[in-house]
Amino acid sequence: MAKRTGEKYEAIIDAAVRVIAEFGYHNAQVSKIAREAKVADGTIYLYFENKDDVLISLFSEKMGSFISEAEEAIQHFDSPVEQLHQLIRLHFEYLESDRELAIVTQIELRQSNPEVRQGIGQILKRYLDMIDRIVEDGIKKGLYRSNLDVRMTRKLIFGTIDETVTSWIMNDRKYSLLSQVEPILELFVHGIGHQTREM
Amino acid sequence: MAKRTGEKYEAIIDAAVRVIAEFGYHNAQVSKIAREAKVADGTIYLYFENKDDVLISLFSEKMGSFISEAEEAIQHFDSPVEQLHQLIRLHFEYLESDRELAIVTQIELRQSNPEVRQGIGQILKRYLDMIDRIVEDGIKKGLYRSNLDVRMTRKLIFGTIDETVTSWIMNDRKYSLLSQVEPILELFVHGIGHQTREM
Amino acid sequence: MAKRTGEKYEAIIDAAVRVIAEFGYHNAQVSKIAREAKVADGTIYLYFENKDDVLISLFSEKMGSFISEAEEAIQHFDSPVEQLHQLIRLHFEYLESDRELAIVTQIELRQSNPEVRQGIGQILKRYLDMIDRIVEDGIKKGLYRSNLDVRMTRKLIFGTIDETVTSWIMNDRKYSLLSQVEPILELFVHGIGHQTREM
Amino acid sequence: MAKRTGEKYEAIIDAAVRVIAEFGYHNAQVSKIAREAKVADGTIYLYFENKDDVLISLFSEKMGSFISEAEEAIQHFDSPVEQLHQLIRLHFEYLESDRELAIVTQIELRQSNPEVRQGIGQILKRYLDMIDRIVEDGIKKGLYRSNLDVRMTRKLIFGTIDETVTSWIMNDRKYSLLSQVEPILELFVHGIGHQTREM
DNA sequence: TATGAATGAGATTTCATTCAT
DNA sequence: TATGAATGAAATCTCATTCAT
Repeated sequence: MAKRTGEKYEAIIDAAVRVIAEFGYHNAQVSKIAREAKVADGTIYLYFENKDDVLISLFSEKMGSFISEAEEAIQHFDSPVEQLHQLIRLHFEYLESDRELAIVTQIELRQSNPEVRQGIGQILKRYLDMIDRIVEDGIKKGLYRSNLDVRMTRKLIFGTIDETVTSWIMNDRKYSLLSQVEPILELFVHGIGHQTREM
Repeated sequence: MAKRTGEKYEAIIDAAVRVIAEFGYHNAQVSKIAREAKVADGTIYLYFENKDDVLISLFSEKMGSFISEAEEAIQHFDSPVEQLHQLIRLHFEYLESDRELAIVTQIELRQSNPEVRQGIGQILKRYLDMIDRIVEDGIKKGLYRSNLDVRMTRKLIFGTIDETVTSWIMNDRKYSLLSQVEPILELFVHGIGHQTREM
Repeated sequence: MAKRTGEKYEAIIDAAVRVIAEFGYHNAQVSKIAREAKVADGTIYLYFENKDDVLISLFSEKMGSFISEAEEAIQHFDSPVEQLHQLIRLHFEYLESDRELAIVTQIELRQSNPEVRQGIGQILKRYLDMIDRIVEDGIKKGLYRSNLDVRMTRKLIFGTIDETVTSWIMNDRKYSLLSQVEPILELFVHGIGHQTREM
Repeated sequence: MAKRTGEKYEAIIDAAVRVIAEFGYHNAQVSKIAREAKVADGTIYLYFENKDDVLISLFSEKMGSFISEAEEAIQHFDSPVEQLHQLIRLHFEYLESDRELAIVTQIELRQSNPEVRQGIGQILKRYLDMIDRIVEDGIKKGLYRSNLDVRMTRKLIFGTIDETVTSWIMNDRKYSLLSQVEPILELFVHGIGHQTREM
């Protein structure tokens, strides 16, 4: 029933991002999104199943397409270390270039109900899988430690990236997110310990 | 006006944890919490300002007291590495021993409104400060790398711990959270890179 | 946001009058008014800001329009005595023809909260101003005593009219309100004293 | 059951006057009155049937005793004109000397529910009867016009006095209420018309 | 007499969704 | 396709009153 393409489909999603970023998740009513998108309230239901569908679609369109781009981009690099480097860089670059989207995906949508969160989780799965592949490849190629627990390593990488972006937004983006790429990678690769290899 | 102590105060908070864990944040009505606590709806307002206050108090009582305990406990260890070890262990131990609380603090309360989230944020600040102190101490004592960015390191540690707990709950706690302590610490200290010092 | 016109706007106001007259101010719930107006509860909030707004609008529509009519009508009379006569007559005629409205404006709305009472007060101001103009005009034309205190005279006129209507309602409207027009005017003009001029 | 005398009985009534005058009828909760009276909430119910009873008793004690005094006082005057004069003077004197009481009886208690209003009405009946007697006496003695409608005259007198006091309070008592005695009486006796006898 | 902690009924308002046009 | 007026369920909080102590 819901038509998932077209000018208005995109207009509604973009309007949702703007409205949620400006007013917050709890003040982003359907009618406000409709007004921002310059369509009638009812029109939204011609393109989306319901409000949850708008939010999940928002995440899917914006982050899903970023993930696809990232998947493609890192294939151009052989080294898993470099792949990780590029993944972080692309992630930060993408969110730094669209601050409204960063607010929405990083802060506001986290307040959503279980249905939306589950939808978001499914989309994020592809991102996590990408991390897994990089880690596994790194181990295989001898660049990452052979005794790494892949799942735990994924949590290290994703959790840190996520916390870094959230923190950057919470601090009103006073500094450049991209400036954090090298420090993060350095931490990932070397850890926090001193002369750890010899210990 | 709100009496913040007493048997019923605790009964209401405990009831809130149980109700939110069972029914989810969006289905945890005041009347349901009251029934679970075996008090009248109005009694809740003798002990709390409003519903938000119940939720913030819940977090404050449960996580605040954990943080105090943790602060005390790690003082018994000199080595910042061991302090970090103990902090992670205590954190996992605490949440693994109270699965309902884990669900509420890791998943459900994140859906709350900005007021509650802010209240939670203030309590978490003490936790983040504790991490900062450990890291700074570790650097000073030469156990952590001298060029560590303390703020970024804090994000690594907190982000990874948080992601690990969330992931454990999302996976229906199929494995032991405590079993993750050593792997996490290992990752924190050594990083993911192989023979990184020589690279 | 609130659309202050239309069929339903009037239906809601009329329903409010009926419900308040029948059940009293304290038992006139929004849902009861909505049911009486044959609209959904929420529809009321498409036409009014809130419940207070319904009550103030009720007074404004009913008494405000009466005041406008009265202002217009008395202009057709030159004599301030006749103007006063007509004002009283119109007032009594209006309320006698709509007994429910009389109950609501004279008795029930007086129990309302300060916000509503203030709204009502502002509308009544125009009525009081009209009395003032008649009195001032009467003094100027030598029909009323030159040493009249206009403000006090206004209180005499308004206070007596108001008390008369209230009393009529309280006595279950056993007599005709219009029958009181001449006696009131007579009292206003001549006072209660006998042969006072010669005293 | 309710003990209608004693130190606390009076303390509660006085507290009610103060609380209602300060916070308004709608913010005069039983617990606030109890606190002001320095008794426990429950104690109020040892002296009064319920909250309505407090309010009616308040009016009864304060205005009832005033009415008794007034009844006694005017008996010392033979002339019904002078009796009216004194009644108005006593009324204004009483309320001007106790501004809190004036606010409560004139403004706040009018917002009360039908039960309280009825209780108040019964007490006021004695006041209205007193006016009736003065008017009837005045007619009999030839001081008031013989064709006066007693009931209407009562409304003139009571309505004007009432409106005058209300207006005085609403204007924040910027002028002296007692200064209005002569102007009112003058209006009552002579009316507003000029040379009306000869007209 | 006096206390005050506890009770619990009850009402306004919001907003996602529908459907006649 | 598009509209937008109408729907109606649902939840927080207040406060008069009670009753065990």
